[in-house]
Amino acid sequence: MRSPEQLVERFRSEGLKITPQRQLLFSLLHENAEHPTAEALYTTASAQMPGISLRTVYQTLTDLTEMGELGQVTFDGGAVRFDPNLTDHHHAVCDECGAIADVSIDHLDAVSISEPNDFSPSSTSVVFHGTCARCATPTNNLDKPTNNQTI
Amino acid sequence: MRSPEQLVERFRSEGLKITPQRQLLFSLLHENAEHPTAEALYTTASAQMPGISLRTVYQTLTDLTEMGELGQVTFDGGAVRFDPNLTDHHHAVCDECGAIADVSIDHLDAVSISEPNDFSPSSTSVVFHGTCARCATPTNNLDKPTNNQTI
DNA sequence: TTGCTTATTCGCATGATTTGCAGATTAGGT
DNA sequence: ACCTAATCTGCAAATCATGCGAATAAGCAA
Repeated sequence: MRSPEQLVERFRSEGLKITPQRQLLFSLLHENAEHPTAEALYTTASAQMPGISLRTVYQTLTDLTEMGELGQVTFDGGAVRFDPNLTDHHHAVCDECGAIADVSIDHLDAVSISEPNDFSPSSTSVVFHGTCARCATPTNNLDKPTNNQTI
Repeated sequence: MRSPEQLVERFRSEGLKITPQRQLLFSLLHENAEHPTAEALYTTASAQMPGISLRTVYQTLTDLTEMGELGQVTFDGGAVRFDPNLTDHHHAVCDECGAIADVSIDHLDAVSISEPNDFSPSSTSVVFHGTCARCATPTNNLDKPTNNQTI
């Protein structure tokens, strides 16, 4: 996703309005690597802007997604999560705490479908499940976020 | 998933009852490669057993999943799909018709996470998006199943 | 076969997530 | 300051899934 400033430019140039709600969401999403759900963003946004509507959060997220500024991912049937990282990457889900990390992977091009041989893939996505560094470390598990995010 | 006969054995040995509803679902799921949703199974089951409850379908699917006889997969936030194929495999989703094919892949072991280097994956799942053979072939597109399955 | 016990089925209510709709509000230009 | 279209908001509703209690039926024993 572009920077809030660039998004303001884009919205303006497309005749869309720059509202406080949109600006807040731009900033909350910018370089956000937490893969938040709409609800999570709503909670965060509400802290800074009491009264903002969940509907508006959904609306803005949908708009940004349709503009190609935001990606959507879901894991194991949970709620949709939003991903401002538009670079080519994949995801690692921690089964302990539910955290989702962006990962880049090597040698994906080596992977091929052996069976059947008649499917033409246009994209490949990889999801790792396992344990994140924080949960794997026996120390500093005090402030560890518990499995709130539904994995 | 095991054969209906083997499932009957297992259920019996665990003190569970063999109901007509369960037997029907066993047979509908056996070697079913369509990755049906609960609703889809309910529709099929209803044709053969009018009056069967959607609740029972969900219940049985959940039971089989908890027994490890059935896998669950979801794609792009759609409904949960059930997969009786318990072998190591991955999935290819046709963006045209929504069909989901089981695929086996080569050289998955070559894939590694380059960044970050502190995540310990215990499992890896790959999803291909693209066009299935049927949709790629310009002929015989007459009886092609349209994109009913929400992809 | 009959009856008993307990698992199962069923229908409905409820929860979670997301979208549709319509009226109130506001951004941005005149 | 005013106008108008875009936006926001609250609520209803759609979809998917699960909880719950009453009715039903499977499996066993006599």
